[in-house]
Parts: sequence; C-alpha cells; structure tokens
Amino acid sequence: MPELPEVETVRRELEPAMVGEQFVEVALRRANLRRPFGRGFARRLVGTHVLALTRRGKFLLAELSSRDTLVMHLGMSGAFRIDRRPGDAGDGNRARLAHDHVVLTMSSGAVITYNDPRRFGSMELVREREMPTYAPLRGLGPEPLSPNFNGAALARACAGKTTPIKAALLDQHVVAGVGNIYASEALHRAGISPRRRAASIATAAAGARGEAPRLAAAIRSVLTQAITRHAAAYRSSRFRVYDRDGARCVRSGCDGTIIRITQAGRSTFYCPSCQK
DNA sequence: ATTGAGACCTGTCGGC
DNA sequence: TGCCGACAGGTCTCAA
Repeated sequence: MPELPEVETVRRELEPAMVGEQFVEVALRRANLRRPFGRGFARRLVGTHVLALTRRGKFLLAELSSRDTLVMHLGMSGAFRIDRRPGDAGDGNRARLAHDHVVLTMSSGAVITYNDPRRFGSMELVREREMPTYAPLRGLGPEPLSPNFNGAALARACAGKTTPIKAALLDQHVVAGVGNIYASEALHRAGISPRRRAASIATAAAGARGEAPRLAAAIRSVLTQAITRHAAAYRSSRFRVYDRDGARCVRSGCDGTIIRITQAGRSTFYCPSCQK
C-alpha cells in the first residue's frame, strides 16, 4: 500500500527503534524478496549500529556504522511490526506469521519483523562506494516535499513526454514517491485531466495558466496532508477521487461524477467535468 | 530514448 | 459453499 506518505510514516515509527541501536540478530526466512538479499546480508548487518534512518522517494535507507546502507522498499504489501521483545504481543509461542520474511533483533530488545505477502519489496545492503551507481536509486526524480521541487522542475521533467500526465507522475524519474493513489488525487486537486499528454503542462499556454506550479503544489499538499493524517492515526483517510467511481465530485460548484479508467494498466479515477 | 504490455507474487472480493 | 476471474497503493524487463 505504500506511497511516499505511508513510507514516511513507517520511517517515523521505525526511527526510535533503530537509530542508535545495534543489530544483535538477523534472521532471514527465505533467500530473497523481489531480489536476493545478497551475499552475507545477515553477517554484514550483525554488530553494526544504525546512524540514521532516512527516506528517498519510496525507499527507506538505514545508514550504518559499517558504512553500508540498508536499502529497503515495501513494494505493494510490505509492512514492519515492532515488538518490544521476542514473543511479545500475547502468547509467547504464537505461530510464526505467514510472510514474516525478516526478523531483526536490536540491542534494545526490540524485535522488528518485516512481513510482505506479495514479496514485491526488497532489502539490500549497499556499500558506500556503490551507492552512487546503485540502479534503483540512481536517477530518482526530486523529492516532492523538498524546496527544489516546484512547477519549473515538474515542467522540465514533463517536457517532450507524450505519455499521459498520470503515467508520468508514476514515473519515479519525474518525481520520487508519488504512486497510483496520490497521482489521481493530485490531478483532481489541480483540476488537470489525467489523460492530458505530460508535455502539455509544460507548454507556453500551460505556463500562462500556471498549470505546472499548480500541479506541483497539489502534489506537495496532498502528500503532506496524508503524512499528517497518518501521524495523527486518522482512521478514515478520505480520498477525493481514488476508488470513488460513481460518486459525486466533491469540488464545490462541480456536479460531475467520478469515473474510473485504465491507463498503462493501472486504475485512474477522475472527474471529467472539473479536470481539464 | 520512450512507451506500453507482461511478469513477478499472494490475498480478497464479487458474481455465478 | 465453491470456484473463477478481476483487481490490489510497485517496480522491472522486454520488444516495438
């Protein structure tokens, strides 16, 4: 489920359990997730300290005292669980949950378990000198919540692209961290149709309408609000268009109906009457 | 180089 | 109840 806001929320939950702590035990229940963990994964992890836990797009990065970086991605269904000590959360002999693939025991006694039914996630140790060329991170677009992400940056990334703007937003090289839900949500907030060619928000005419800055601002605000909601443990995260096909558009003054279409094999939700 | 389609996995849900 | 297809918030690879 994780797009940038969910990954950031996971980072904040994991941070106090990891940073400053040492890996005491690392147990792998299988040899790979989406990719192999890599040679000596557990051995290289044990004994190192976590210096910092950061995020880049949808990736979590644990910087280690060994100078390696533990690079983690949650894929579609990855999640971490933190237990205060082994066998916590009720019965000490509770059967191992299906899809618990990695169990990290920290020096504090906290046990961090990675669970991922679909196994589209990944965990790898990357050496300091390999980080600059590590393919999954190389070429990622700007962080949408950083100061260097704005209308100009977005327009530059979209210039010349014939693909629909919705598909372009899912391209992590254009902007890092936006996924299928927040792409639809941001386009609705910006009043831009997901079917528009990406390049069309970067033209002079689009510039006169301020479309690229509007979309960049919409991306920033929808992600920021989602993080805030998660941080507040707000239960019913209400999307304005995602998974709401058939419902009335919530934009004030719009009497349109949300529809669902398929673009590049993914569902897109939007309001044809207020998104042009 | 860019783009769309298919592949990778398992679980869930709705329809018959 | 059981079976079956459609679908799920993400990449990655391959062929056009």
